[in-house]
Amino acid sequence: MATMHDVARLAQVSVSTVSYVLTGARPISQATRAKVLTAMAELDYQPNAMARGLASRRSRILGLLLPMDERGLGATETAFVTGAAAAASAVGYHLVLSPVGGGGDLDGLRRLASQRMFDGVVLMEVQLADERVTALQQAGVPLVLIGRTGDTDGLSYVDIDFAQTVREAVAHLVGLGHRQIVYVNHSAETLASGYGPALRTRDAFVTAMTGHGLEPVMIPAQDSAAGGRAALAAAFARTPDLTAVLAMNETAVFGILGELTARGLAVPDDVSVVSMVTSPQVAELATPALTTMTSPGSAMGRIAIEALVRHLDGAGDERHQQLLPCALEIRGSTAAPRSRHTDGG
Amino acid sequence: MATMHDVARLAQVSVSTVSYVLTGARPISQATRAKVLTAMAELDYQPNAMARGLASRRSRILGLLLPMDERGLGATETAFVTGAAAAASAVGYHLVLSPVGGGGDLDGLRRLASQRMFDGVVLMEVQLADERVTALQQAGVPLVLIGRTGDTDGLSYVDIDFAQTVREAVAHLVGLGHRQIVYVNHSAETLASGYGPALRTRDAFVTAMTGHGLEPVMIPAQDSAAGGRAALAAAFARTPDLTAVLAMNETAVFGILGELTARGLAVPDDVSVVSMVTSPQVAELATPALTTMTSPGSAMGRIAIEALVRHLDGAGDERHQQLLPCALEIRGSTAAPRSRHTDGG
DNA sequence: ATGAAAGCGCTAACAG
DNA sequence: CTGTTAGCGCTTTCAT
Repeated sequence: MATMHDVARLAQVSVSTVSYVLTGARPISQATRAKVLTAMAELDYQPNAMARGLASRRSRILGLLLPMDERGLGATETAFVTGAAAAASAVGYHLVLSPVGGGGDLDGLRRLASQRMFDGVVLMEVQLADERVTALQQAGVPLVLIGRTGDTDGLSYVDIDFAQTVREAVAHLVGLGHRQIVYVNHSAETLASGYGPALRTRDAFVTAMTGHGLEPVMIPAQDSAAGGRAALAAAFARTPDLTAVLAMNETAVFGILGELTARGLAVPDDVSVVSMVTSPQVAELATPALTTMTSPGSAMGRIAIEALVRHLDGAGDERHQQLLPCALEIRGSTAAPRSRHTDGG
Repeated sequence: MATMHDVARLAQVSVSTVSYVLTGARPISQATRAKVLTAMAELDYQPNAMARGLASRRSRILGLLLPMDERGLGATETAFVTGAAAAASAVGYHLVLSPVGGGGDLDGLRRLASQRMFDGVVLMEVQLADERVTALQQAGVPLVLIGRTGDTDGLSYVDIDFAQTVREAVAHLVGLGHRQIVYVNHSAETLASGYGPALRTRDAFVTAMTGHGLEPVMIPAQDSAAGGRAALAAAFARTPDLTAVLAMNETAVFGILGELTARGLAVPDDVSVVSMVTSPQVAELATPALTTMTSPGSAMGRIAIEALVRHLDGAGDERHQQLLPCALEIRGSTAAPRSRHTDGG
């Protein structure tokens, strides 16, 4: 493995000159640059990442901190991760996937942050009140959130615009003529834990429905097909004449569809279904394909990384706060309601 | 940020002593060890990862090289990734997610390998003839594959035992009384590109069916719901009296189910469906839930990382070659066939 | 059982 | 525009 010294010797220049043609941190004449480049090619030289990191105090490694529990990642989160990895790679950074225990080891996080392995960090699955954020801030690590805390003062983040997403979804259903719309959220425990998407969409749903003069009926659901089934049963118990379901639960929505079929109700003729923050791939798995508010996918991860890198390379003090909308994509699961009363259903 | 010097000074010992209590590479008396530990705690000392990496020539970073194309990762691959990340973290390594262009930039790979950023590398989505493998080997990077090449001589890998998986799936269907079983594989292009899982399951299917004295009918399908629909149509054109589908395509299988429903055929009463190498989460999305050959999930990634680390820490020359079975999990999509002829169907 | 010191390979002042 | 040199913070001989 050739070192910078070898290159310098072969090119008959000093090591610093070699370093400077590499970093471009000061002007080099065409002639010397050419000599150096030739020598590099000759020796098949690659700079040593660790040495560079130590000397420059920049590892060019970014951390992607994500809680990895039993369930693994959904399609939406996976898209964030792959988007981030691709973006990091594109700007010459490496991306370390760092599984951090959901709530537990803040100490581990602090330790991580102090090792100076990461130039900066993207934190996923942020809670409304998230100790990890303050821990990271105190450690002085440049930070961008995917999602956001309750108080975003001084923080950089990218998140989904849940308010607008819910508003559009409700508008779509109301526009079709639906009046009895039930909102199926994540579980009660998830809500209690302060999970932002669940709480923000809940509030947005109340606002949207009230704005249309309709009653906001909401049902929690476990993140499973069975949870979706149970939630739909509960929904019918509460609102027997419901004609539309708005699901904020990518997994439960399949149980909802199954239960609907089991009850002899057709989608979308008897009941319309909109799945929020859902990837097209998942939407296509259902029959009929789901009308969704499509999640921003890899763009989310990409934007987070780009903001972080801008923060690292740039002057420094700008904050990046951005909400991304989910786009309404109408597929086969929504239609105008038909009154089941007249059919005797 | 405290350095090792600070700790040494506070503990009134030399830097090397501090280093040795950290690495445990030579015996230290209880007394000095205690002094050092106290000083470390006092200063909240964390070793600098880059400095350590440079001096020891071990970065404690592993690379996970995976092609990231448009579609992103499926549930099965995502499980590999999360399993690998968790395992690496558990043994004190970091895991860098490195998107490498499917076939393209071998040079980029070589460059990566020469930067000495990775102590070792796990390569995913290996093709039967994969230039990346030889490139990495030439670069002298310790390597473990997830999947395997055609010639596995001298290579370490973890892969799915496709032969046994197919054998069991076919045995399950035949045991239920099925005789007309159609195998839906990946697309013809994927097969042509030398994608191991597709090729190995194809061969295994022929062997298994022939062994039962049955004719192996095989249909390719694009990786999409639409692809599954088209494949099923083709299957019925070729084998009108088919009673079971064996799907090696996690995405297409949902299109198969949709098309079956569209044709008025019930699952599993009219047609049984087995989905191969599929995660339970995905299986539960279907109605009825799919009988699957369940993919090893995170175990795959974990085993690959553990083998790699053993190779790095240990003496060195052992090769790790392991095939993991997929377990038959019977859910609602398989049952004994009923003759549709008698129903006029 | 401990210390001193020579690097690891590079960056970035400082000096022309 | 180029060279010299002092570190970056740690590991690891070589001494004792």
